[in-house]
Amino acid sequence: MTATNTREQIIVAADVLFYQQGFDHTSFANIAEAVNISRGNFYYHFKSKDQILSAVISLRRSNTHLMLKEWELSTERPERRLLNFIQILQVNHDKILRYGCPVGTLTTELLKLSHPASNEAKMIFTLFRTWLRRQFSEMGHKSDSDNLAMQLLIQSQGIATLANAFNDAEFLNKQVSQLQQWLDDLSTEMK
Amino acid sequence: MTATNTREQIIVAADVLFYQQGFDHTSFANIAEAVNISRGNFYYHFKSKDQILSAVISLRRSNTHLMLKEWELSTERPERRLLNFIQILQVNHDKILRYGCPVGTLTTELLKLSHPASNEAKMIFTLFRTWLRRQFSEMGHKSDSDNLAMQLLIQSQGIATLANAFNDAEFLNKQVSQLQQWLDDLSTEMK
DNA sequence: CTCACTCTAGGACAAACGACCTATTTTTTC
DNA sequence: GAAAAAATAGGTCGTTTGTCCTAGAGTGAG
Repeated sequence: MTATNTREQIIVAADVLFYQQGFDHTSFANIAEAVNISRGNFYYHFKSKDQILSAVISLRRSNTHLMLKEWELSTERPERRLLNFIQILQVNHDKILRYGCPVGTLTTELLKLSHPASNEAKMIFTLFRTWLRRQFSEMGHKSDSDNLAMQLLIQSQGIATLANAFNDAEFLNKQVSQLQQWLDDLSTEMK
Repeated sequence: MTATNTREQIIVAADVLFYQQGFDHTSFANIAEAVNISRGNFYYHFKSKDQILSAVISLRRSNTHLMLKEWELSTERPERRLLNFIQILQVNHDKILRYGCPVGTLTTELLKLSHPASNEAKMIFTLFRTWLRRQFSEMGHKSDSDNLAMQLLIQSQGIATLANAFNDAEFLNKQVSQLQQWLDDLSTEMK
């Protein structure tokens, strides 16, 4: 097991734990236990907890970037691409019910902690926002593209928060359907 | 300064700090400093941190209950009552930009902490849900009343989360207007 | 084999945490 | 005004936190 591997293992484990338990409530001991290394070994790879957070956010940003890129290449039709976004809620169904949206919950927590990294976390939202906006633009929307992008973000955030709070699987499924319908109506309007 | 007063001061201070910094990140020292009493004095009024949390949630629940009751008495027209709900986002404009929605952020945090009180916190959502549902029912909606109530909750949660993340006052105002418009359209449809 | 470098283990540290305890002051009650 | 009760202050305990340090195991090059 090489060093790079251990470092990546730490980041991945921290990523999961930050999502499940929150950043502040996750200790070095928690992550060390998950990766099965000694606590002291940490400070060879990361000098501080904030550095791990930075690495986790970087990982999420690049993963998001990659995902959006793949969606971009998957089809020529922007309506189909947007469908991928909505279906995140379905693909990550169980996780969202238990832990909410990873982007929203982390950003909210870091803002409450007045943590400097909140800006980095926010960038994941921006990543989605600009991508969504571009899809709507390609669909023929002009000045209201950004508004539509934000509408989609609002919906997904609200749905994730409430599905999490009420722990209601049926609600989540129903709302995803309604979102898809909304997108469908929007597509036919533009034709 | 009587005992009851101090106890209430503690709850109110904890209420604010839990909202601004989060429950887990707020320590006894923080609250004691805010109320200007000794740390030890705490354990005369509250035996544990969870008890303070319980008291804070109880306070929020009764405050919410009172607010909804007042709205109920303020006017005979349910559309006007619903407007009050939307305008929470405007009345608490600055707070929402800085700290998000107090109901959503606390519930989300407690769920991540696997804290038993998450169910109590969730009840505030339920309070709003049933109240909203009743208003829509009085407007003439039937089986879709609950769905409309949830739509409104979804919107307000999503808007609060994103306004907080992007710290965008203009966005918040714009979304409130759009929500009001949505409600307006809904009202005229029913006539 | 040896030296240098990478990686790991585990202990030590001060600070902060929730929790508890006791002594003292303040307030109430009769 | 004395006795009882309520309220407050401040210290202490064990634990956990993030951080740091040092010793040593593993590994590869010359």
